[in-house]
Amino acid sequence: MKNMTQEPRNILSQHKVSITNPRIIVLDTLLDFGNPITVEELQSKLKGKVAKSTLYRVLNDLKKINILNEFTSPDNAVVVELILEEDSHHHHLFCSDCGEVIDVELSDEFEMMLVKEMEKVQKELHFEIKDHRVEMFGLCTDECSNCE
Amino acid sequence: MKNMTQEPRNILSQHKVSITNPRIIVLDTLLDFGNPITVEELQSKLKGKVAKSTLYRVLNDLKKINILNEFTSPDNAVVVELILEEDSHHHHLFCSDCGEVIDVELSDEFEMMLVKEMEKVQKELHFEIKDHRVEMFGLCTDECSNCE
DNA sequence: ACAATAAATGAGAATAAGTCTCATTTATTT
DNA sequence: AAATAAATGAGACTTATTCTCATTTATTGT
Ligand SMILES: [Mn+2]
Ligand SMILES: [Mn+2]
Ligand SMILES: [Zn+2]
Ligand SMILES: [Zn+2]
Repeated sequence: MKNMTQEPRNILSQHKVSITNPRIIVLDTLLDFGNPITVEELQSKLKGKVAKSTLYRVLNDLKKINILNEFTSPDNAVVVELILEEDSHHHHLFCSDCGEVIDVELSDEFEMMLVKEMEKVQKELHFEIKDHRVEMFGLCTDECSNCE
Repeated sequence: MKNMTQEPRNILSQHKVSITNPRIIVLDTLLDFGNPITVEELQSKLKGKVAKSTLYRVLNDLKKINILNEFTSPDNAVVVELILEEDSHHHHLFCSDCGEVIDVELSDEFEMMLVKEMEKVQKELHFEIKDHRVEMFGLCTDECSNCE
């Protein structure tokens, strides 16, 4: 049985934001793509359907309700991805050649060790750490549909 | 005895790029600041000394010879830092409040474990990983000179 | 040290990602 | 269905970065 929460209308109503066409279209596009995507690429997919200003507004709306993650690729492209309830904590791998961004889940042992490292840092630097991110850079080889 | 390689002129000649005033001034400013710095802040420090276009060109030059690291802070500010020979591999901590970026060295055990994780990922995803980055986000407390 | 040659610079124009404005449309509430 | 509040589209605006090109500065060979 398919998860109801994956429908744009449900996502929006769950977060108490009004259900509008541009929001549905943007969510649909992100869900359909299924991977982290460049704002540029997203814009081209939405060409003629959602105004540029609206796209940026919708992305901000999604960030505000914490269902959109935004980060910057090594070549300074802004990348966004939906944060779905079923998603687990993960990190990213960037191909320096084709620009693809790939989700990576690291082992629990690793994550636990990272938490311990962060606790050490918190104490040493008197810093309250709220979040972390691990990014890996390299080149995709035979599995890459873009840059084989 | 102070390390000769830390002098702008030496850094430049070691990397076989011509020794010019703007390059010396930019390197001096980065060395003097000693921490990761926002391009914006760097620009204000160089106001009247180095033209905006030249600053960007020099930063690109330094990136090309691999002595400048560039990354993006959570509020999308571009941050740069010199990579000096004496620097060891390290990561960064970002204060969401004042924007400060702090160098963090994580334990060797952690780094070794991360390498192992990367090896696993390489095999699973047929990806050749060249580099990695760990970023931590949070709030500085009593030690922060900017946002106490 | 000096001319010739190549490389780098400054000033400002051009580009483009992201924001803002405001008249109109759409959603929500009553 | 009317009233109210919120969101949208189109394009103007802002601003970080890149580009152009005439001038200056560095390097090389003599
Ligand atoms: Mn992801
Ligand atoms: Mn650093
Ligand atoms: Zn690739
Ligand atoms: Zn701070």
